[in-house]
Amino acid sequence: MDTRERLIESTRTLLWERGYVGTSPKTIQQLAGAGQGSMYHHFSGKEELARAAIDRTAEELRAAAEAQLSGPGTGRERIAAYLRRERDVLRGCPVGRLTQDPDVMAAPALRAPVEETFSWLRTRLAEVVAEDDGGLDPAATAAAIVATLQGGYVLARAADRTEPFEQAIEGILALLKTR
Amino acid sequence: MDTRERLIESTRTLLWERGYVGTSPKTIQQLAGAGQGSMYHHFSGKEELARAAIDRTAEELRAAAEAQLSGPGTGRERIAAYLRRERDVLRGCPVGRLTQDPDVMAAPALRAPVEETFSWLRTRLAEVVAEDDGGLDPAATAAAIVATLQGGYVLARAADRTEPFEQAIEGILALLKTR
DNA sequence: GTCTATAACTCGATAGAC
DNA sequence: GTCTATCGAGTTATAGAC
Repeated sequence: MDTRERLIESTRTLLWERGYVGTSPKTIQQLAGAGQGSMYHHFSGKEELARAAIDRTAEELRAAAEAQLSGPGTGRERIAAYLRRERDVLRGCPVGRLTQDPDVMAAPALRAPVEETFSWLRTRLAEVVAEDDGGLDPAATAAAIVATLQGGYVLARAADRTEPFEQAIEGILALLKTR
Repeated sequence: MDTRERLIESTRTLLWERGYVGTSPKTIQQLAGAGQGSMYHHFSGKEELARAAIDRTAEELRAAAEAQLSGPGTGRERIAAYLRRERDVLRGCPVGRLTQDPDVMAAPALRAPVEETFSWLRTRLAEVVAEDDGGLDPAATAAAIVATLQGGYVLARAADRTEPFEQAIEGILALLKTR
């Protein structure tokens, strides 16, 4: 892995753990094993590097979701597979956590990939919900599903246990059942 | 409002907007119209001040929830009243956002009120869910309800619109209906 | 491409005058 | 109780040597 790559990967890790406000160029350089000059050679600054990191994380999230949602089974089964997929629950969602970061939301370049990720996810889930007609509003149901996932991370982090996350997922799946 | 009070209120505002990591004593002092010495006279430092602010915010959240949950109507009606209550959606949840703050979660004194708030909320909602027997697991359903709320804020902030929040709320309420 | 040096500033806190 | 001065460390970036 070359220096540029190590800088992006280190930034991804730190953005996930500490957010944009809590991550300094110095920490990124230390984790990447790169010097100050090296970072500023490859990127114009913290923001451009964060953009590269967020873009990659958003792309991965989308690919992971699509893998479950385009798999085999009925719409409901694929949603269950998506929700029950193995996740790093206590670390939270690497994209969702950025919505709480004021400096990310204030910078159009950083905000855009976050906005697009959730917009895509809600739309994609609504399509899957619409496949099985249960008399549900696809957009509202899709929003509730994504929200349960994002909120589940909040509950798990608050409790420092994965149990509330799992309860939330099983709770919404029970509600979706037989509909 | 005396200086001590203004410091706490300013801290509450800033913790909500920018989180703990993103809030400096200097900013707090400026918003409160207080000097450096004043802050350090009333509080030992940033952490103690944050604890006072978080305690108050947590107490308010709990009182606001209890007002809806102990109101009139069936369990389901009170849950709907709670979820549909007017909220500052784009600002997000002042307690939930703290779960994303690494320095809050690392400090036991700051973490405790956050943990207790969500623990209480899940328990209280489970009691209300259990009132109307619909064959649902109260703990799982309660977790799903709180998660939808918390995740709804994430979706609204990502979109910079309140609509996805409202869709998530109506989505879960539709799923809860007739159960 | 990567390094070190330095700049100008902010961070969280302490000291001591008033 | 509140003020200003100061501290040592960290922040984000630029400059220029190698």
